[in-house]
Amino acid sequence: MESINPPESIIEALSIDCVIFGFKDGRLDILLVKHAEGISAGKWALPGGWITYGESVDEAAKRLLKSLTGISDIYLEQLKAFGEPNRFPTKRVVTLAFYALVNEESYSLIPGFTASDAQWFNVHDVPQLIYDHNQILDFGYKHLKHKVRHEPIGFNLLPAKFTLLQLQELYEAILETKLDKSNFRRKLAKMKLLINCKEKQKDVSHRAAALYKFDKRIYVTLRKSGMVFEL
Amino acid sequence: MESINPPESIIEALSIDCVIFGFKDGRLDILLVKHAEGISAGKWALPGGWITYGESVDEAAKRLLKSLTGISDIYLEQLKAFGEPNRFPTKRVVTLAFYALVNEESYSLIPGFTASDAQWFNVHDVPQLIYDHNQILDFGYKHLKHKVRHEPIGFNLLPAKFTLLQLQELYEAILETKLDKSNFRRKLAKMKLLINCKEKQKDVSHRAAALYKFDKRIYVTLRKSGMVFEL
DNA sequence: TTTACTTATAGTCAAAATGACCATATATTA
DNA sequence: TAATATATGGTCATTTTGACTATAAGTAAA
Repeated sequence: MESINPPESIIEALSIDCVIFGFKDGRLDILLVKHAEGISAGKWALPGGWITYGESVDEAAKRLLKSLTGISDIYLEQLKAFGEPNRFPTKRVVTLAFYALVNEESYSLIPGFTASDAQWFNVHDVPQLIYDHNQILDFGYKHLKHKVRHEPIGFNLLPAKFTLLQLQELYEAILETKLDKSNFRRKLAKMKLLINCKEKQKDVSHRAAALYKFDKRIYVTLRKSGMVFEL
Repeated sequence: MESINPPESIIEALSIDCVIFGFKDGRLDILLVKHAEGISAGKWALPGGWITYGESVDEAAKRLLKSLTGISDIYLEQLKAFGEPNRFPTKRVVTLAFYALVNEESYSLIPGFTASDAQWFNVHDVPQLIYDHNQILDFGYKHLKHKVRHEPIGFNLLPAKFTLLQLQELYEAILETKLDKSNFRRKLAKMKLLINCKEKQKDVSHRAAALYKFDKRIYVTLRKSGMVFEL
């Protein structure tokens, strides 16, 4: 979120905006905040803010995310800079877009002090946002769709322990497609990326599925020996 | 290249640096410029400069590339922002790294007025660069290695018409690996991405190979019908 | 003018991976 | 006990891959 009068200590004209994806009940969501002040008060926007003088770009993104939504310690990556001359109304502002993947259920949203609200929206049902934020969001979603097929980042959207069906539904939601259950399992099994937790799902009204976890260290090891993640 | 005293009209503290890859004689190269003025005079750097107030980030990258090296109309894409607080000596500067792919033989390098020299270097034999430019270069090379396998961008490094062996050597240079000639051809043939120009290579001291060209429109069409580039 | 050398291009074949299925198991709820 | 929902495992024809082999078409050297 970009307030109108940035404090003294920041690099003017350079902001950060975060496209934060969450996943719940088979739906891919996006986190938005409602501005509490300034000319865009009352409008929805991507969470964001200004980079201060003494912090790195990535540190700034982490700090802003934490202060605006209460979310910390998540998968966060730079997306790209958006810098059309007139994208911001009162002056020239270039924004660095980040994108983040979080397990929606692990966090209760805490709107920061310049935001009156923070809320998850279905990625296919997003309101009009301020400035070029809809464009940034679209770019982020396209990026996710592509990247999720070539790198094992999807796991960041799930709880630490998940079932194979949850994983499949995640991919189906992101890629907007249907996958064959049996073939999906076979492929994942062959990759040897998942650890069987030797635990069963609980409180479900059907046969309980085995829980798996993704260990990044395994992936790093497999990568070094030539493994390529493709789905 | 970042001169020390930026002109009035720019967004201070936001620069652009370009990682420009070229390909020639089976070698992957990188374009560097030698600074002519300022405290980094005489040192090699990535071509770059300042974003001015009225232009978009991508326009700025194009303009800088043209003015520093004479290169225009090429594959150019944003890489990421580098923004460690102390990466630049005299003040806080965040730089937007771009990366570009050009056919080395199509351009004669024209050093811009703040550069005393512009020169191609083998990507594995790069001198020490100013600031964090070596780090930016490494990031760019890793990015290229990954992206070239999942999107047909490699063609930008070749002339418009090329042989299958040239294409294979390009991939071998980027990925630092050997590929089986026959299997490589079979794979490319199956993708239907290449148009046979019905022409033969000239001035070679062996059997001349057929020339092919890559037509981006074909790729766009195939993509829409579900084709995925994987190599 | 024959032979060596270089690269082009085509083909073989077993192994592995894929896509479209089918079958059975294990749990809950009516 | 039956209906149901999901889990899990398996079949099989087809496609793709990886590792090779074979032949063709040129140039250059003997």
